[in-house]
Formats: sequence, C-alpha cells, structure tokens
Amino acid sequence: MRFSHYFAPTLRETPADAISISHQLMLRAGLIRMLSAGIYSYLPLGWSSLRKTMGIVREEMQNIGAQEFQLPGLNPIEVWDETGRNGGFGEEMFRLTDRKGRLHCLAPTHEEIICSIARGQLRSWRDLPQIWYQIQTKFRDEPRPRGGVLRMRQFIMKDSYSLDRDEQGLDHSYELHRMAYERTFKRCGLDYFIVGASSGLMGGAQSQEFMVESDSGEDEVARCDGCGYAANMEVATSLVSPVRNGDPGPMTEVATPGQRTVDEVSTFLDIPVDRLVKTLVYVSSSGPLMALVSGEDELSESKLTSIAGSPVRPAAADEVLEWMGAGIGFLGPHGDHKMPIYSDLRLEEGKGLVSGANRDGYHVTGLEFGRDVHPDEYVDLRVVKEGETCPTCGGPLRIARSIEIGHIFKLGTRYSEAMGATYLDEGGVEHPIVMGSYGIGIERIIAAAIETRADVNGIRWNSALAPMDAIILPLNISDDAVVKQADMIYDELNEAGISTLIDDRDARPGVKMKDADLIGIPVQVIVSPRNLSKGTVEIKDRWREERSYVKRSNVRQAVEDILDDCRPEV
RNA sequence: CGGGGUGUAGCGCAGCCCGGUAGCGCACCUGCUUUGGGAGCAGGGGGUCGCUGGUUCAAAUCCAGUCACCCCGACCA
Repeated sequence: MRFSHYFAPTLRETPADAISISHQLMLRAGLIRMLSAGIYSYLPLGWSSLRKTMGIVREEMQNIGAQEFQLPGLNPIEVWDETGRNGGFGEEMFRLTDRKGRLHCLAPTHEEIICSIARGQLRSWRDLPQIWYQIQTKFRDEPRPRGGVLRMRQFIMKDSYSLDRDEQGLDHSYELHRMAYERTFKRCGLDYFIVGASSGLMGGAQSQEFMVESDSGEDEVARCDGCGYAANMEVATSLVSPVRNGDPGPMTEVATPGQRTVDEVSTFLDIPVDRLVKTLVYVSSSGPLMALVSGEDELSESKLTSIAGSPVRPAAADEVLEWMGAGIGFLGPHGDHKMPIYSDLRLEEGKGLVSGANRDGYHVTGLEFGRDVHPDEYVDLRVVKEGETCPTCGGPLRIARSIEIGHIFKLGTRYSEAMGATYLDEGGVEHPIVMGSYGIGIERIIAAAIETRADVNGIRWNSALAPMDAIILPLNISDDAVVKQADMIYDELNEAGISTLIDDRDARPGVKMKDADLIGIPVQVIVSPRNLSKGTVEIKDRWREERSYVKRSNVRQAVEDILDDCRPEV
C-alpha cells in the first residue's frame, strides 16, 4: 500500500474523551472512529488487525473440530421467550418492531438459536458431540459503554457452543476449548491468566475467564505472584484469621445516640472496628435475609447472590424498620428474626462483640455467636483485601484490574431443556443435550495487546496482530535516488509475501517517523540520502526499539528476522 | 440508574463571572523555500457557539428545559 492513497488518519493530539491507552492510541493511529457511545467504525488499519486476530481464532477453533456458522443477528422475540431470557436480559437487549408489528431483538448471544437448530436436526446420540461457532457482531444495550472498544454496544465476538450427550462429554468439550483458548491467546502474544469466575445466575456449573492484567480493565482479580492463584474478586477467597474476641460476658445494651456507622460506633465506644459486627438486611427473590460480616470487612454482594440463589438488593430503610423494629445503623443479629441469617466464616467463634441492639440509639456489647446469635449458615461473605494470604500457597494476594478477553462456561441442560433440544440414547431414551458456551471478545484482544505493549510514541505490534508487516520510510521524496531505492525495496518485500506500506507522502522526515512509531508496524525500513551515501539501509525494529544498518542485499532477510523475532510462540 | 464533569472549526483549547466584532495553536488549500524526530514565510477556506424555549434593544455569555459525550460506582451470558 502507498500511504499517500491509504486511509490512515493519524492524530497529533490525543482526543480529550479518550482516557484508556488503547482508546487513545486506536484513535490517534487511525484504527477506529467513534460513531456514538460504544459504537465504532473500524478503519483500514484497525480492520486489518481485527482480521488477523479473527484468523488466529478461526484456525484454533478449526483445530478442535469446531464448525463455523453464521447465525442471524435479527431474532424474532418468541425464541427468547422460550428460555425466559426475553425478560432475563431486560434493558440490555435491543428490541425493534417490524412492519407487521412483530417484536424482534438484536441478538446479544446465541444459545437460543443454537438450540432451535439442534432440536430440529440432532435426534440421535450418533449426532453428538458437536461444536458450533461463529464470529459475529453482537448487540447489547450496555448501560455504560467505556474505554473505547473495551465495552461496546456493538462488538465482534467469537461464540461457540458445545453439544454433548452427557457431563463427561461436556467436560471434554470444555477442555478442548480451554486448550484452544490458551493457544489462541498465546499466538496473539497476550500475557493472559485464567481465573475461576462467578457462574452467576446462568445456571452454569463451572466457568473460567481469560484475563489480561491492565489498568484499563474493568474486572478486579486477586492474584498471587507466588503460586499463580487468581480469582475474580466476585469469588476470590483468602486465608484470614477469625475475628479477635473481646472480653466474654453477658450481652449488655448501651446507649449510642446517633452513632450509626462502624466508625462512629467504634469511636464512641472506644472499641476497635474488628470487634464490631455489621448486620445487613438484603432482599432476594424469596424475601428478606440477613448477612453478617466483621466491622472491618466489606460484604461481597456477588457471594451473597450465589448463596441466596437469586439477585439481591439492600433493603430499603422503611423495609428494615418494618422487619427489624429499628433503623439502619442499629441492627443486630441476636433475637428472633423471620429471615435466614448468613454469617461470614470469620465470625463463627466470635465472643465479646458489638452490634446494633435492634433499638434505635442503642447497641449491644458482649455479643457471642452460638449463644446470642444463631446463623443458619456460616459462609464466606467478605471481599478479599490487598495483601491478604493466598489460599493455596500462603503468599500475599495482589488486587489488579484486568481485561476479560475470553470466557468458557459449562451450561448444562438449562437451555436444551427449556427449548426441547433432546436426543435418543442407544436404548431409545430421550435426554436433553448437555451444552457449553464459550466466548472471545475480538476487539478486546486488540485493545489488550495495545495496552500492554505501547510506549510513549505509540503502538508496538507483534507480527501476529500487526496490520502490516513493514513500513518503508523514504525520508525525502524529492531525492530521486531515495525514491528509486525505496520503490525497489517495496517491490521486493511485497513479492516475498511481506505486507508493506510505503510512506510516499511529501512530508518531512519527522512526520513520517512519528507516524510510523504511532502506528506501530513492527519493522521500519528507512531510506534517506544519509543512508544511501553510506551504502546502507536503516532498519528500525519498532518491537524492540532497536536500529540496525544493513546492506541493500540483506534488507529482506533483516525484515524477516525481526518479524520472526516478534512472532509470539505457542 | 446514582455521583461528578464537558459540549465553541477536523483535533486541542481560550472567550462565559462582567451580554454588544467569535478567537488561538495544530490540521486543511495555494505559492515559494526547506528535508533525520510532528518546518518557515506569505496568502486563503472553514463555526446553526449541542438543541429548544425564555429574559433583553442585543445572548457563546444570564435563566429554564433537553440531548449528547466522558469519568467513578451499580450493572455486565
């Protein structure tokens, strides 16, 4: 490609709205332009890298025997009513009405469509297993798109679905995907790690996320550098000691007028926060419940959600008053309550503790678990904190933000049962197909690669994801000898299968070098009067930020060497 | 959905308090010079000041409403 006719609109200044590194650089290097919040156009450079990414994903999916589909993005809503996800997705699903008044949606994912095909076509155990996948644009009306392509309302996803006859089959399909994802992300050059994730409310048995650590990421994970333990904060645990007990004694009511928060009560009574008990009332789909954590801990709503088995919300002030007889800030777990009580594990042997008295303006001291408080269950309910002890090796945990680039999920039979996707076994008995679903965010691979490898001058692509392999910089196009030599190298590289951009613009050297660094193509071939007079061609390795000078006859080899050097190994 | 912020030329911004001519840098067009890290000189084009309404002789500026975008949080198969 000749730069003078190539559409790569670079920006000298950083657009004010872009905060994350990948967003800034994708705009500046001319990879993307925003149409609306969370909706982006991919320009030639951006699309080129996305195509290379999809190519890698596609190869690795084919390697595990997956078959490529292209499913409709426009779905009649009735399919989604069958699994209850028309309501389940709620506001996040784009809905539209056709000319006959029939409701449709733009598919945010494709479990339903897969089932609708499977139930009509897969009848026998002999038809299984199957792995079906596609690379397609998904639509989700995200409440808050952010970070450029990190969270979009329209984005490209590789989604695949495994169809098996039983759990053993699912385990195998899941394992195949885990391996395929590992190879895919290695080939993309990403320093990824795998975390156990919350299976959420999708009825899944097991789920793992593939993450790349980055400050621009949206997920928080707890990581141990010692043993490699990593878990999403939604489910992360640590080895923490039980709460320190206070002096044992009878439960006594004390006046604490106006003292509602842990800090206020702690100061007022001169008792450390770790001897206080937070009593929190939540509402699940089956009614109110009580959650107890130490005063120094934070309740994990995601952990509470999995224990409750449905989404939870904090009870409103008037609900609390009605159920507990006291206002928020003066609640305690002792006494009779008509709701289940879940207590964090740290409180199990607690003695001499402080909580609200269930009477406005009063707290109790001397609270003792097992004597005054009788939780229905002791479970892990707290949010892990930085520096706490790793549950597997005892080292310190670190909390880091990460970009989720992939997610693998054992679904089970939830969708196949709802939609009647069944098969007959050898004995003629009907069973629901056992499913898994697996996703990769294509744009997030690009964003993560940029985030983790950029420098102050711009992007640094590895050769797997680079939009092009090499860029030639004839530094002065009014010099015929420079132009002639640059053109010869251009032809030679292209003939060797090296995709090459030549910056034939009538621009000053600084402009070309700045743009080349910004765009981040791994090899720059610099042809200038200065180099010509020395009989050399200059090669800049953008990947390693190194320069070398080679004889004209060695240019192709030098370019290939650099490309090999920055090609990620599997 | 809660909190915070911003909308003035393609990009980055000033002007707004204190109402009266829309301005700066970069980018863009023409010409000449220049050519190793975003050139210089000269000339030139480009703006419904997010939108609607109100106050006023007069609104980018004051008031009300509304929309869009960004950030934090909630949410996120």
